[in-house]
Amino acid sequence: MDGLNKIAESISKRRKSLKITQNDLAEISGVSTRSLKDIETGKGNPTLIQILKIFNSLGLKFKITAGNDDD
Amino acid sequence: MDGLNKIAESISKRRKSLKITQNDLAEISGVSTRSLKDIETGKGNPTLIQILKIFNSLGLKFKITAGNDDD
DNA sequence: CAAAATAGTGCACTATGTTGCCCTTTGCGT
DNA sequence: ACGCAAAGGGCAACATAGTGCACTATTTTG
Repeated sequence: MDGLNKIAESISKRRKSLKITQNDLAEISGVSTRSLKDIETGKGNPTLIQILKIFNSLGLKFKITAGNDDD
Repeated sequence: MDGLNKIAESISKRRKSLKITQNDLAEISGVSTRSLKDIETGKGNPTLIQILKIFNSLGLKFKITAGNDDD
């Protein structure tokens, strides 16, 4: 699973677990439904801000780690 | 710290800890130095693929978590 | 099964991200 | 201080992400 699909799946699963539709999420996040559809199906190459808007709306967080554990 | 700066800083710190220059990283990752400069300074709105290329090159990983712990 | 709701897609257009070129600034080593 | 390497920034051309609309497909509900 590449990073794009990982994110796509996280969003889709989380949205469903919150029992809201793509249209709901679109309104809440400020991302168009059209773009949201592409993102959830792992298509295209969304910008970071789109992803962050959606993550914030869904209460998703991401954590960055290096091979070792600095920082 | 917003998500953009969080990513910017992670990349910059990690690159320096590997003792490589922006030009080095640009060549390795396939992202132009020009874009890399913007990304490391937290400017603009990079695409996910740009970020993933850089993360892969630097050995950075990200993990997504929800408020609760499903999935 | 039929209807309604939700999800996915094609297309055209607009907005903006990506890059190369070139110059300025900063930091480092001698 | 000087010279060089690395980092940062302005700009224009090009590439592509974002969006609305209309439509199809799929899932859910009665």
